[in-house]
Amino acid sequence: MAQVPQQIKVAVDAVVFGYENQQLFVLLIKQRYGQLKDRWALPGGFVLNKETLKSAVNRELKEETGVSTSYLEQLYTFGDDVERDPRAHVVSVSYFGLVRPSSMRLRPTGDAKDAKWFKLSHKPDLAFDHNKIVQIAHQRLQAKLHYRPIGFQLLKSTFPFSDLENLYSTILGHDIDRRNFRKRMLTLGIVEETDKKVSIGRGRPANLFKFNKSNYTRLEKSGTILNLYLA
Amino acid sequence: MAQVPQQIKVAVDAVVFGYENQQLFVLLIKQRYGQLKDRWALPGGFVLNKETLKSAVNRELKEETGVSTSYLEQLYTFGDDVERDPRAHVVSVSYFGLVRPSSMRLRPTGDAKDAKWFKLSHKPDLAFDHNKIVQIAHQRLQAKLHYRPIGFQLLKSTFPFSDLENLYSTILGHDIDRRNFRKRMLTLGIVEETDKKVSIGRGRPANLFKFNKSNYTRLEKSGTILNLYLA
DNA sequence: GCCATATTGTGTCAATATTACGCAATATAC
DNA sequence: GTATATTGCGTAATATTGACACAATATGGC
Repeated sequence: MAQVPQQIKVAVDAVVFGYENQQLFVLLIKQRYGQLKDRWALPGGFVLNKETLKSAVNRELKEETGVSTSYLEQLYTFGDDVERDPRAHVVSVSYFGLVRPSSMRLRPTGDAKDAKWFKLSHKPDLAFDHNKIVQIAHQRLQAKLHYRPIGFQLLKSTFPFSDLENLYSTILGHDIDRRNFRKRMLTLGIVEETDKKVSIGRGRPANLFKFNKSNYTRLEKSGTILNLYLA
Repeated sequence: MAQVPQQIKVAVDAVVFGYENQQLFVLLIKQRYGQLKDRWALPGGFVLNKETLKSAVNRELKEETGVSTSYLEQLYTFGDDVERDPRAHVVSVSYFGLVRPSSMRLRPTGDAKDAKWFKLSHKPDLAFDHNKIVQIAHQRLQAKLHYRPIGFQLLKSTFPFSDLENLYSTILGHDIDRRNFRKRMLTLGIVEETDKKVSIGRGRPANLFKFNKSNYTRLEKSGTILNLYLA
């Protein structure tokens, strides 16, 4: 048993991605206090006593940015070089989330002087070890897109197929074959057609599609592993 | 910033798997102290100040069981229902490790009254939320076997091909085609033949093979994702 | 010593999955 | 009404996966 009282503090951080207009965004806050005042960083903070980790993330996100995510999962726990408070060792549990930026109004309060969506490709240099965390989250997002239907969290509930295609090619960073992609999604049955159409500018109007959740759940239960790798 | 001093304690736990003789084992300790005295549990304990998480796991494993793993990665961080110490909220960072049981002598000391390898299929009911953690670790092991060469950590540096086959079919819980499996491993180039042979009991003597690490590293860098799913 | 037995080592073919690719349909912009 | 942009589909070539059987080589038992 520990003889010396433990001085370690537990914090949470969230890497929240948004997507819009063929651009991937990450949600950042500007620090109001501390040595790293005015530096951009991930939303997050210390966990309260008797609070679960996940509710701590949700609370901090709400407080610092006004956002609540539509998807949130644990990413990794960093317990090494984090030195938030010079007097104490900090263990920080990071989370990875998704939300549609346009569905949320940003309201920075508390520790956050500002909150903003940055294009991932143009994000500022971050405080602490947050650059590394963002990078890991980005890799996780890319990997997971291939075998979990998390991309739908970044679109409206119905969408033209081209939106889904663009989301995938933007996040994965390479073109995908439109026809094969559509075939895969429809054959697997995770995307289904609605009877609505939209016409945006020129071109043939697009049918609107939606994520078929019940079908996906069935697949998942049957042990099927999605394979959405496409050339 | 937190007004009330944080009372949360940080612990680590390790799920260490071993393999021998077509059996998968998990390393457990019997608690010496506490309310749950004499219950079997995962090795682990509180993190010391200024200690990294990984070194805390290694230290606890060494102290409680005498084992040092040949593979260790972070698994998941539990921050909810763990109530190790009734006065404090505990966040426990779990790790997942591999080692050959026969390469280690078990030496329980400190918090552990005993340390033992249990067949995973016959493990006792564990203290805390450790049953759940073992289950998650097992799933991770099964999943990761398909796309990372971690199985080799459970075999000697050279081995007959049948050992590798048995390891896979044991851990995955289903038969695999001997010929297709061998073809895949050799074609990918992650396993190579040595010039040694062994003869064990009857039957044609087996060539000894070894993991081709440099080849695997090259594959990994080139972005190739192993696919070892086999019917 | 010889034969029964057990285990290793290898190749082919069919079924399935992936990839590449082009053209017709339908709307808007001018 | 014509040019243009975008959606919606189908097919052939190729690559991968999966099923399957028999020869080779040792030991164990008599």
